[in-house]
Amino acid sequence: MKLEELIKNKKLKFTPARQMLLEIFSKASQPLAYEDIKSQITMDKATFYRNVTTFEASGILNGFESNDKKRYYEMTDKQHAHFICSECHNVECLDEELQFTLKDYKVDNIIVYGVCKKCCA
Amino acid sequence: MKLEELIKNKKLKFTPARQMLLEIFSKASQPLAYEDIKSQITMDKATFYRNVTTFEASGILNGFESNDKKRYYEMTDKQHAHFICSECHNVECLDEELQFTLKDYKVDNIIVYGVCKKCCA
DNA sequence: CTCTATGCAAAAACTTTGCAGGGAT
DNA sequence: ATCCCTGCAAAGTTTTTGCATAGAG
Repeated sequence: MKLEELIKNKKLKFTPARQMLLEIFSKASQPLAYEDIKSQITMDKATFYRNVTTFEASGILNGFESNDKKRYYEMTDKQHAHFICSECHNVECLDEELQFTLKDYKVDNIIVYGVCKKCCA
Repeated sequence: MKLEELIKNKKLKFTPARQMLLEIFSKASQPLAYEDIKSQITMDKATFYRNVTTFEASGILNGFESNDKKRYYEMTDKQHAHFICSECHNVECLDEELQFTLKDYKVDNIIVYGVCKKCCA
């Protein structure tokens, strides 16, 4: 199984909580915060936060702070440019529109803040 | 005086607290959070937050959440692309490196998260 | 007089930490 | 036996809100 290898390759234990988390993140089409998934998991918030922090340190997840005060995470191998609307807080992918490299820097995430098409109208 | 006009043009009262805030922000070369300036102002944090929120709504300041959990603000007429290091939390300007427009959207801020040159080394 | 700005204190929203129990190696 | 993971509860951090007072127009 792919997720199991992903975890074990980082020398982390493959536990039910971690499997559940990565299954959710690998299926997600958008970055997710604890609040987004708490209803579909049986897991303490401390376990959630400790595990996503561990995954982030291992390079499996990327995390960032949105302008709604929550921390969002996504799989590292997914897209990494997003538009976050200051009004509706929706997240949109910008990968096609924004390509960008920066030498000597490690780029994890690109976030564009503003007002989305819908809220502009 | 320029700041006074800036405030009054938005139909806001020109108060000592607001003058002090905009003087600091207009001199700043980087986005600032409450913690960055609390030692140099005589102003309650509630006043700080209420005023930056007012300024943001009036289009004078732009705010965004960094990955250190704090909210940073800068003058709207300053640069709007920054690199934030996940390790040292320093903010660098990227304006020359990153130019980007998006039609139908209002772009307030562009943040690139990652590890800066210094921390990469 | 009315309306907005301010300070203080309390609340709120999210995340992190301490600690004890449990399972795997 | 040890080490890491987990849940629960408590603490921590930053921002927001309620309320009374003060000041400008």
